[in-house]
Amino acid sequence: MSWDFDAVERSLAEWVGRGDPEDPRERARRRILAAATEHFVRHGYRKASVDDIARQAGVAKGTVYLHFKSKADLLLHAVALEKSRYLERMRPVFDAALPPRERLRTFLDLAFGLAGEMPLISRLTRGDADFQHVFADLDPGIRARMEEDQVGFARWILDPIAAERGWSEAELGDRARMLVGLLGGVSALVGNAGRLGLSAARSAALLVESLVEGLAPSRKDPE
Amino acid sequence: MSWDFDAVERSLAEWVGRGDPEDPRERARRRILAAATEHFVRHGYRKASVDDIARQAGVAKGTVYLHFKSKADLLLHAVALEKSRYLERMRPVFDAALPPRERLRTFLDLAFGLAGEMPLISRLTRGDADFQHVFADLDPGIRARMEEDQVGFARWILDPIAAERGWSEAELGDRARMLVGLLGGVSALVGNAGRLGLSAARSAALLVESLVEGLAPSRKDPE
Amino acid sequence: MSWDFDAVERSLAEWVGRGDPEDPRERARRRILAAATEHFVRHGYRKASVDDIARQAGVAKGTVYLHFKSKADLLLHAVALEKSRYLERMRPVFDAALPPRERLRTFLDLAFGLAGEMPLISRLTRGDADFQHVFADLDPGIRARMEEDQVGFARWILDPIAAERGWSEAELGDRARMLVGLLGGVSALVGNAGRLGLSAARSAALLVESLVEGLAPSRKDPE
Amino acid sequence: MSWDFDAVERSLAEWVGRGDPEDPRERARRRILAAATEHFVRHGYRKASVDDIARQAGVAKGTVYLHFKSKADLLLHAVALEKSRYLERMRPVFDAALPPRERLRTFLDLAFGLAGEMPLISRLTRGDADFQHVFADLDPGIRARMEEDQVGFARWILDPIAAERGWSEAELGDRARMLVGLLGGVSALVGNAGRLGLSAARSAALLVESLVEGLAPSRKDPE
DNA sequence: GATGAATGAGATTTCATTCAT
DNA sequence: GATGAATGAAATCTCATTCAT
Repeated sequence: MSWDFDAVERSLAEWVGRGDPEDPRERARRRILAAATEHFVRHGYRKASVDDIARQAGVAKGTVYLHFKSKADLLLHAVALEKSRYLERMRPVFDAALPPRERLRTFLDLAFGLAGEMPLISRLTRGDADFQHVFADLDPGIRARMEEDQVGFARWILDPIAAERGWSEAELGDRARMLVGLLGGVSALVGNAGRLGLSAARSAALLVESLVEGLAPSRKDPE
Repeated sequence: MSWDFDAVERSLAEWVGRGDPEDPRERARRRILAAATEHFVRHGYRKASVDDIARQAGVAKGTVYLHFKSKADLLLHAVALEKSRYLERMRPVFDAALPPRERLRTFLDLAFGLAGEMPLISRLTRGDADFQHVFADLDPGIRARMEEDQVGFARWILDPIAAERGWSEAELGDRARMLVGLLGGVSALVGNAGRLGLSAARSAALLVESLVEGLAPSRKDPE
Repeated sequence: MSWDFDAVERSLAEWVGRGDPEDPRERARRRILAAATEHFVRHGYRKASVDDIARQAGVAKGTVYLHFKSKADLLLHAVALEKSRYLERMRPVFDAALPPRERLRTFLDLAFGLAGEMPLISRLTRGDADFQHVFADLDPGIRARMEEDQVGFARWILDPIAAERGWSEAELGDRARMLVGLLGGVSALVGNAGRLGLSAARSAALLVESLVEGLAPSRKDPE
Repeated sequence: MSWDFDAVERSLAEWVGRGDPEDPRERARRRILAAATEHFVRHGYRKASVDDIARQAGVAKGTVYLHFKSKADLLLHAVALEKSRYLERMRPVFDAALPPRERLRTFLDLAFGLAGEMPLISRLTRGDADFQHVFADLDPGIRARMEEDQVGFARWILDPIAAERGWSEAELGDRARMLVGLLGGVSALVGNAGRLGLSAARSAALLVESLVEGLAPSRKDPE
C-alpha cells in the first residue's frame, strides 16, 4: 500500500474505539451511534434531538452522556465511524497491480458510488453549516486538515496521469483539489438526481463517465 | 429567446417586488434581505436568528416583521431575489447566434461560475434540510417543480448535442437530470475548493473543461 | 328626582365630553369609541388591538392616541359612554308617581333587560380581570366606589319595601348588595341563555319574575 | 343515582388522573395546577404567564411543560380538576330520599354557594372570551355540549316541580336554561357582593331564598 | 392634526445538559 | 452504571406606544 492509508486508519481508530462487540455496554454505544447517524442525516444537526436519539437507541437520555460528552461529541464519533467504513471500502484502489487509469476510475466509481452510503461525510463535505461549526468549535482547522488529507490522496491517484499528460505540479494540484471539492458535491448530485427520478448508481456512473473521458481520454487526436 | 425564460422572470418579479431604491423603506427592506442572506448562508436557517439579522440590518426586530411576515417568508424572498439575479446573468445563454457546443459551455461556465455568488440557491439545491422544510411548508411539491423547470432548461441546452451524438430520448433526459443534480454539488465544490486554496473561478473552469470534453468531445476517433 | 341621579350624570359628563356632533374631529372620536367598544366586547381587552380598532374606525393608529392617551384610556371612555346611555334609559325608574313595587319591577326589568345592550358594563360587573386591572391601575378603589353608588341606588329602590316587610337596616343593605352583585351576573345569564336558545328578553323576564315574587310577594298567607 | 352522574365522573377522571399524593412528582403537578388556577383566576388566561405560574409552584418553566404540553393544556386540566371537585360536592343532590322542593333548594344552595370555590368554572360559564377560545381550539362545540349537560341536569331537578305547577315542556325547558345561564352569573354576584362586604354564603343564600320562593312558593293564594 | 413605520419588552415553547436516585 | 425529571437559555413572534414627516 501507499499514501498514508495506515496513518489515517490509525488516527480514526482512536475515535472509533471498538470494544468487545459482545459487551452490552459496547452494544449500547453502537446503537446510540447508529441512531444518532440516522437522526443527523434525516433532520440535520440542530433538529436532531438527543431525546429522540436516546429513545431510538433504547436507552435513557442520561446514558447518551455516559458514552459521549456532548451532542457535538456524538456527531464527531458518528463521522469517524463512517469514515473508517469509507476507508475500508476504498481498499481496492490501493491494489498495486492497478494501471493508473483503472485506479482513477476505480477511485471515482467508489468515491461517487459510496456517496449515498456515507451521508454524514457527504453533509460535511457538502458544507453543512451546523456540521462545520461543530468541528470548528472542537478544533479550528480540523476540517482543513481533513481535506488536505484527501487532496494528498487524490494527488497520489492522479500523479501517474499527470506525468503521462505533461501536467505541471500546479496543474496536478489544482485538479486534485477540484476532485476533492467535487466529492462534496456528489452526494448532493445523487440526492437531487434521485428526486428527479435518476438512480444514484446511474447518476454517479454518468458523472464518472463524463469526467474520466475528459480527464484521461483514451482516444488520440488524429494526426 | 426560448424555453420559458420570460414566464420564470415574471413569476419571480412578484416576489422580488422592487420599489424605489431611494425610498428609505425600500433601502431598509434590502438591508434586511442582505443581512438575512448573509446569516442564512453563514449559519444555516435555524441558527440564523431574526434578532441578529435585524441588528445587522440596523433595524429593530419588530421592523423585520413589518417587511416579512415570518422568518420563513424572509428566506423565501431572499431566495427569490437571488434567483432573479441568477436569471439575469444567464441571459447570454439565450443568444440565438450561439452554436450548440458554445451554448453548453456558456451554460456550464455560468452555472458553475455563479455558484459562489448564489449561496442560497446553492444550499437549496444542495439539499439543505431546513431550507427544504421551509419551502415544503409553504407549498408541498414546490421544490420538485423548481427542479423540473431546471431539467427542462438543461434538456433544451443539450438537445442539439443529443441529435448530433445520437443519444436516445432517455439518454438525453438522464444527462439533463445528472447535470441539474450536479448544479447542487457545484456550490459545495466551489466552497470546498476555496478552502483548499483553489479559486472559485478556477475550480469551476476545471470542472467545465473536464465535463465538456466528455460530453461533447471536439476530437474524432481516428478511423 | 332623587338619589343622586344628577351628580352621577354630571360626573359622567366629564368623561363623555361631547363636542359638536358635526365636527369631523368629534365624529372621528365617536367612531373610534364605537370601534373600541365592539372590539373590547368581541375579543376582550388584551386581544383587542389598537391597530384593528383604528382600522375599523377608519383612522390611523396614531390618531387614536391623539384622542385617547392610552389603550386603557380608550376603555375608560368607552365604559363612561355606555354608562351615560344606561343612566338615560333608567330615567323611568325615577318617575315620582311609581308605587314602590312597580318601581322595583321597572328597575329590574331595565337592569336585566339592558344587560345585552351594555356589554362593557356587563363585562366589568361580571368581574373581567383585564377590565378590572385597567380601572385599578388608573385609580385603586374606583370600582368599589362605582359599586357603592349602585348599592345606594338599589337601596333607595328597596327602601319602601323594607319598611312594608319589616326588614332591618342590615337586611335591607344585604339585599341591596345582593341585587347589585346580581347585575353583574345577568349579562352572563343573558349570554349563556342565548347560546342555549333562550332569548335575552325571555331569560331576563323569567329571572325578574322569579325574583320579584320572592322579594315582594303580592299574596298573603291564608290565616 | 340518576341523570348521568357516573358518566360525567368517569370522563373527568381521565383528565384529573390522580397519582400517588406522596409522589413528589405528583405533588409538583398539583402545585403547578394550584398555581395555574390562582393565576388564571387572578389575571385571566392571557395575562397569567407560564413563568409566573412556574415560579409560584416552585419549579422551573420547563418543568411545567413536562407535566402539561401547553398553556392551554394547563387550563384544561385545571378546569377538569375543579369540575371533579364540584361534582363531588354535588352528591347530596342525588339523595333519593329528597323531596323535589328540597332537592331544588339543595341544588341551588350548592350551585350558588360553591361558585366562589369554583373560580375557573365560574369564569368559563361567565363567558370569558379567552377561556372559550382555549376550549374551542381544542374541540369546537365542546362548550355547547358542556352546557347541554348542565341543562339536562337542571331539567331533571325541576321536572317534579314542573309537574306539580303545571308547566308545559317548553316552560320547563326555558326555566332550566335560565337557571344554567344564571349559574354563570352567580360567581360574578358572589365576587361583587364580596367586594361590597357581603359574604359569599350570605349572598348566595339570599339569592336562593328569593328564587326558590318564586319558583316554588309554599304559600297558597287565599280563595 | 394626522399618519403609519419603527421600536423593544414580553409572551410561549424547545431542548442540551445536569444530577439525585 | 443507568435513569429521566428538572433546569433555564434562547428562539420566534406580537403589539402598545412613540415620533419624524
